[in-house]
Amino acid sequence: MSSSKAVVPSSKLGKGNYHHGELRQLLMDSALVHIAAHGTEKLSLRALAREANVSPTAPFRHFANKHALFVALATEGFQRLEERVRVVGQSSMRVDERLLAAALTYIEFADENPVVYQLMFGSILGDFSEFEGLGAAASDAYGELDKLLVEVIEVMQLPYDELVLGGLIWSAIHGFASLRLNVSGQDRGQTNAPKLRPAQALIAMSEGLEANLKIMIDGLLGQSS
Amino acid sequence: MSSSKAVVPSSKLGKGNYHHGELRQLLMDSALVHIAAHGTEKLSLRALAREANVSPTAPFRHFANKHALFVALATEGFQRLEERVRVVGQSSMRVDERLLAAALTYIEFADENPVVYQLMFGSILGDFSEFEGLGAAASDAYGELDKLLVEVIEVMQLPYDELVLGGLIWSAIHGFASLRLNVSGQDRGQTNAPKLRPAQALIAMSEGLEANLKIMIDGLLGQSS
DNA sequence: TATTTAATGTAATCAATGCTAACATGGGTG
DNA sequence: CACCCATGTTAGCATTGATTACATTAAATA
Repeated sequence: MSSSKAVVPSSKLGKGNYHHGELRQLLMDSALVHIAAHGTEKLSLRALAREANVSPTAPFRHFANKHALFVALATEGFQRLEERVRVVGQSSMRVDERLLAAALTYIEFADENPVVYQLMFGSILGDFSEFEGLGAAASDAYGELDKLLVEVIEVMQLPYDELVLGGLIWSAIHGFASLRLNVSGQDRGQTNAPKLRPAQALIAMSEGLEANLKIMIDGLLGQSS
Repeated sequence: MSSSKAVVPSSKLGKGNYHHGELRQLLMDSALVHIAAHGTEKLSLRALAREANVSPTAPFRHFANKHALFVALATEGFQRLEERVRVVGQSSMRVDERLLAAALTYIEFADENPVVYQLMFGSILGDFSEFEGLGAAASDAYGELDKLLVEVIEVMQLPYDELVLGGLIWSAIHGFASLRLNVSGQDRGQTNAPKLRPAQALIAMSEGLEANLKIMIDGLLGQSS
């Protein structure tokens, strides 16, 4: 600990370095950029290695295979989402307000991390149970949302089965987040193609997002306030 | 037209045939099976060719590249979905009943064609505008749903912006379909992992699907009937 | 019927990729 | 100081996506 550079390794990132020191995180960040630009299909570990000035097989020291990189990205995503929802859920607002805030957080997370969100909820990863950390992280994230749903439904004494209603609200929130990503993903590089009305709607809803989410959730909760 | 085999070419599918005759469709069907089993990432055109007893490069006569195969599958999916929703939309029921029926059709389509649905709404395809038929097919399918939404909202004279409400209902339907696929996809090969409550809920909702959809849509429409 | 033509499949070939195995390095720990 | 382990390197293999030039058949046309 003499000269205290601590986390960063002794040498800078110029060429000729043997040890990189932060390769894992750097690969993950780089991967997100590549996926956003060209999709998961065209992502190559070798390209990432090249970009990091590292040997073609170095990434395999950090990820057993290409799939494992996706899994790592999604796992981290679930952890971050869980954390954010948990904070909201533990705040001191009324329970219905907390649910609304959680939904908003959920949508914001998707908006801010489109690639990760698609990995988390797309079909690329396959069966979560094959990857220890992933399943756990996903369960934790869902669990935080579920806690709120249960609490809301209990407090409001709604006539429907709480499992059913919870599933429906979860569906609506996820669907909203997911469709918005889809739709806004279609925008890139497009000049003036005739837009669909529902697509316009979803994009337009970026303003007054919270109010619109409230309409949705209140509707499902039977509160036509 | 002597012996009238019509569509099918003169020879059967045994080995030694030069012309296959139905290769395109056969590749698409085969691709769905492969994707369902091992995901899009591991799908190889060469493997499909092998399975069809055809040269490794034959598939390229039907699909410009691997991506184009996915696009073709999704395009066909949008067309089939559009057709089914259109039929429902043109039936002689009340408009709210038609919307409910359309939603049910939508969910059923996703359940019956999970791989195609993920292609249609996942992030694998990228920007639709790069593929002529795909964008058009998607627009048509969305359009059918949108027609119903507009009609319902108009008839019911709801207080909210019809664009907003349409977007929300569309979100809910898509989210429901999408999450169910996710959740049920996690089941395969899993023995007795502790299931999440929301996941249980979504699976459980396969029974009484229509009733549950009604709860969802009526809620969003402000009819707490 | 004979000939031409477009569609469809084949053969040969290439660069890039995922991945493995054997080896190198060097910082931290006993 | 000697050792070890995480991390990186080098070499190499099989598979894949894709391109190009050629072959064959079905069907259109004359």
